[in-house]
Amino acid sequence: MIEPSKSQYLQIAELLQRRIVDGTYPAGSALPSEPELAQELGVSRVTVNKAVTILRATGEVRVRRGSGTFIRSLPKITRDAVARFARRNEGVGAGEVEVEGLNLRSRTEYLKIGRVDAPDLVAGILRLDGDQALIRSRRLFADDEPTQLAYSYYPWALTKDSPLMQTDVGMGGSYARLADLDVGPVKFAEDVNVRTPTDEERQLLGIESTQPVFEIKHVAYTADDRAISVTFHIMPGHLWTLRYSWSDPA
Amino acid sequence: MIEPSKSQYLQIAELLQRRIVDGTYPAGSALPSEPELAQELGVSRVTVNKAVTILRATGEVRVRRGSGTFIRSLPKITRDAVARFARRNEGVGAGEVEVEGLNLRSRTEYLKIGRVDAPDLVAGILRLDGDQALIRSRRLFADDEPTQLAYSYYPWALTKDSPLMQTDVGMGGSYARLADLDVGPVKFAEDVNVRTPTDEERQLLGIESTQPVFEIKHVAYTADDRAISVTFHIMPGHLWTLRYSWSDPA
DNA sequence: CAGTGGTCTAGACCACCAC
DNA sequence: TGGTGGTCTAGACCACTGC
Repeated sequence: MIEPSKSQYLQIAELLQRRIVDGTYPAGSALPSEPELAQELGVSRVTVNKAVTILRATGEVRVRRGSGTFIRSLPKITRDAVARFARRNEGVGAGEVEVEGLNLRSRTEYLKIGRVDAPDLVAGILRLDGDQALIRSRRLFADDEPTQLAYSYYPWALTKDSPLMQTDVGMGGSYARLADLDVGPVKFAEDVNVRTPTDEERQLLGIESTQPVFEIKHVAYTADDRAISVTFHIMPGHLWTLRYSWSDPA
Repeated sequence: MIEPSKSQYLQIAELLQRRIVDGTYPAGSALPSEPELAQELGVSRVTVNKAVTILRATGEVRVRRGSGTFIRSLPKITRDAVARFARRNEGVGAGEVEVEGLNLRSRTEYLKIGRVDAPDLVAGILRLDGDQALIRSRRLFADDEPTQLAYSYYPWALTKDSPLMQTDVGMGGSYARLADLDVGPVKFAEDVNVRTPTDEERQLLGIESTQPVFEIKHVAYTADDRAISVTFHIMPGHLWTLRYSWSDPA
């Protein structure tokens, strides 16, 4: 290596990144194997492996064990928080709005729809007072790549006999069904955090444990300021841009 | 180690996390040294080091080279995007709103205020057409810990003789000064991404290269939909929660 | 079965810090 | 000067893949 001031694995990571950008390693193709790279660069395999670890954390490459390390293509999906709910009246589920705008095939897989004890945080927001909740948990895909997990909670007593118990909630999405129940949400708040995924999230999303995810806590309120649903979105950070817009209240 | 199914360094990382949570290693104290831990756990130092790497990426510990590895306390700061601008009329700069709510001492350090060639992205948004921009770049602290970098761009021709050339822009902050110039912003849009920090950001924020940062692109628009300023906020992910709220346009 | 990445070790040298 | 973490190596064994 040339620069003695920087560690070798950092320089190698930058070298690999350059080669990905300039097309030496095109998207979808495999990196040379670690022993090959070690030979080419005159370092040990451990050092090469440490460099590759960096590219994995950023989502630039994906490892298929036993097979090789492959360059990912990284189309960013924009999630416009305000617009996606506004469009729900067109009959498109909010979850599909973003993906279909990119000419990707959208698909939703339902993990569980049913009664659960809500986590304390959710119970507090929804003022469940010991009551249970309806959970709708699902995994969303774009072209068969998992793009997010979503876990929605509603008061069980309110929703147990509603279409929210079905996978397909019908025109206008879940918020339209809440409106049918006279608790249509009109105000929303989202808290955005970034963290490392849990083992389960890592598996369901097909990402590395070092890749950060957005965790969005979305709360919907009725006109009289009552929280009527809570949804957590878990989204791989490298896939998404979150967009918010608002006007001055004055 | 007990579990043969999981790698040792992962188990060690979890062990250390448990010990931090249960108070064996209280906040502010040092972890046992890597050779000590290696001895205690019967593994090589490299393996311990790899485990510590995980805690560093999450911001749970901070390494002071030559001195030791220390447990961080992690108070989360909430940045309420809508409220922070609403409060600017009280005379508090938007940058200080969040931090002072937590009883932390807020401080702003100005890195540069002056004329620059704007990046293409900024030039496009502000429609500079080859003109230059005024940049106000600064670093914000809470109790002497860097909490964010902010880079604001304004059209140079418009602002070159305004108070925006000073460090202290006066009551109401920079947006009040734009209002004085008849281009008061009334609409805002933010794009949120998460990524790894650049070397410069890593240094200025005192974080690891593996710790993800929020990058917020904040654009302010006048009543006639003209973009009048662009600000980039770079914020260590482990320190912040971003909050947004809005009402249904209907 | 050969090739891939995952992991681990023992030993080494270095830069940096506190005393 | 001794202890800390940063980095690197050569060699090893493993699980998994694809032929």
